[in-house]
Amino acid sequence: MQKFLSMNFIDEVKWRGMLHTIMPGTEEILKENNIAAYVGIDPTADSLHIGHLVSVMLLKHFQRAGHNPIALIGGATGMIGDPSGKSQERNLLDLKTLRHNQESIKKQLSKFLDFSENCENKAILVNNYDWMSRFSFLDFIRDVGKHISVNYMIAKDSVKKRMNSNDDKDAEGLSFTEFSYQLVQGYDFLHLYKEHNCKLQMGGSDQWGNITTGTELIRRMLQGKAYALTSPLITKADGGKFGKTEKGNIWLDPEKTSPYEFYQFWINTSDDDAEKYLKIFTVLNKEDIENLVKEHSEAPHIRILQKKLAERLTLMVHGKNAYETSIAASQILFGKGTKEQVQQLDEKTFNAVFGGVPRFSIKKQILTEGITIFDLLAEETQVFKSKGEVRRLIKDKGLSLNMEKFTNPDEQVTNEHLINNKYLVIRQGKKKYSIIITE
RNA sequence: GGGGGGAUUCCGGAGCGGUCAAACGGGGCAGACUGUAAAUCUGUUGGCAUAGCCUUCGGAGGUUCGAAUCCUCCUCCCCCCA
Repeated sequence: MQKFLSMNFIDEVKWRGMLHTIMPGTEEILKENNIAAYVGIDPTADSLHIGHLVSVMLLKHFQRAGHNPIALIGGATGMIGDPSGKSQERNLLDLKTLRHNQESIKKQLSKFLDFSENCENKAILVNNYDWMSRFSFLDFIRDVGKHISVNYMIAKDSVKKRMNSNDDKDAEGLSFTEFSYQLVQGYDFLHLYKEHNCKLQMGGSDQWGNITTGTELIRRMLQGKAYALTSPLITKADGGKFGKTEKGNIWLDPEKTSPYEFYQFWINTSDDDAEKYLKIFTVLNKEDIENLVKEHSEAPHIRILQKKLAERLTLMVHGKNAYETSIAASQILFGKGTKEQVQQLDEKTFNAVFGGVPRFSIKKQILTEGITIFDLLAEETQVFKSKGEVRRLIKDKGLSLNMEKFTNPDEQVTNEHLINNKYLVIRQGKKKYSIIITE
């Protein structure tokens, strides 16, 4: 891959706000040569979520700068569980799940990184299970454990926190397994240093302790010099957790998070965060982003930053079709969505637009006879928990049936209301939709 | 081992025999305003129903015409002194 970046990697991540801590000498060695660097990814699920994207983007910029990116699937470490930032011991993964997750994750990574053979500095994917599983316990504690003192290991913040559990009732102590985590991760670094001449490990700032265990191991065992670079943990301006909605994580897998929801997540970014995210999650250059920011400040209601952000991410992760469908869905759901517009949708588009919306089915017979809105939404279906809730919503003018406000509690719902003789579109407030399908 | 305090509706927290479905704050939901933002304002926030009824105040009993409120036992939390 040719160099895409006008500036070097460090300057690039600096202006993008992706640099938290960096080990002295890192900048120099990156300038001298193209080197290899890796980030670790826990294969705890068969999909990445957007919380992983910072690390992935680090690798992407790294590759664009002409260096060699390595993505490490933490098959072995995933079986242990990183104590950093966790107050509880983690569930362990079995081997079959692990391989499945690895495959799925690689597919997703290839949307960001160039793994192709003809790429000069192609990305590679490794799984630390492949070398750790062959390591016998005895060999490990003799050849690796020998070089690092417990004193060194317990000085790490992540370990310290868990050891002081007596003044924190939530903490549950630290098992030996978890305690060993940093050593295993440290050995990964050593392994990659030997096998792939990997001189740099990157990750979130919570990984600093684990990464430096690796550089320390390399120094002691191989008299080698390896480097570390971390990026700040992503925050939201309102203090909330990044990447989560009330429904949970935002996944890259369209089965887990529909492209529409994915698109909407980025569209809903606050002004305060949009510029920051644009820098971190897209490869737009400095000039482009500055122009966008300027445009945005002149006409903030257009929300050009959010639109660009959503566009770039959705295109990259889900492709053109999904992106366009997401826009179409957004226009119907938030724009001047009318009954007529919805009526015109063919079944396929309808399903795409309302793809992530909860569905309920009822017998058509019920509508033929007519039913009150209360029985329909709280009795025959569980769109709402209780009839009182429906009553309240109607009173507050917050309920729409087929894109039209439903204001008369006495009105019966019948076949007449069905769109395309098949379904009803229920909307609560502005954003929350449900679909009732007759059968 | 001794002494004391507490458990209330999603959370925090009032209520201390009837006027309690339970103050107030937070959160949630909706409306107005807007940019699918933020802030603000308004309404609403146990269930069923037009008045009214039913189920809720850690659990089980009891006193009373009437109990979240009083008594007994149980469970769980917290504090102080050893």
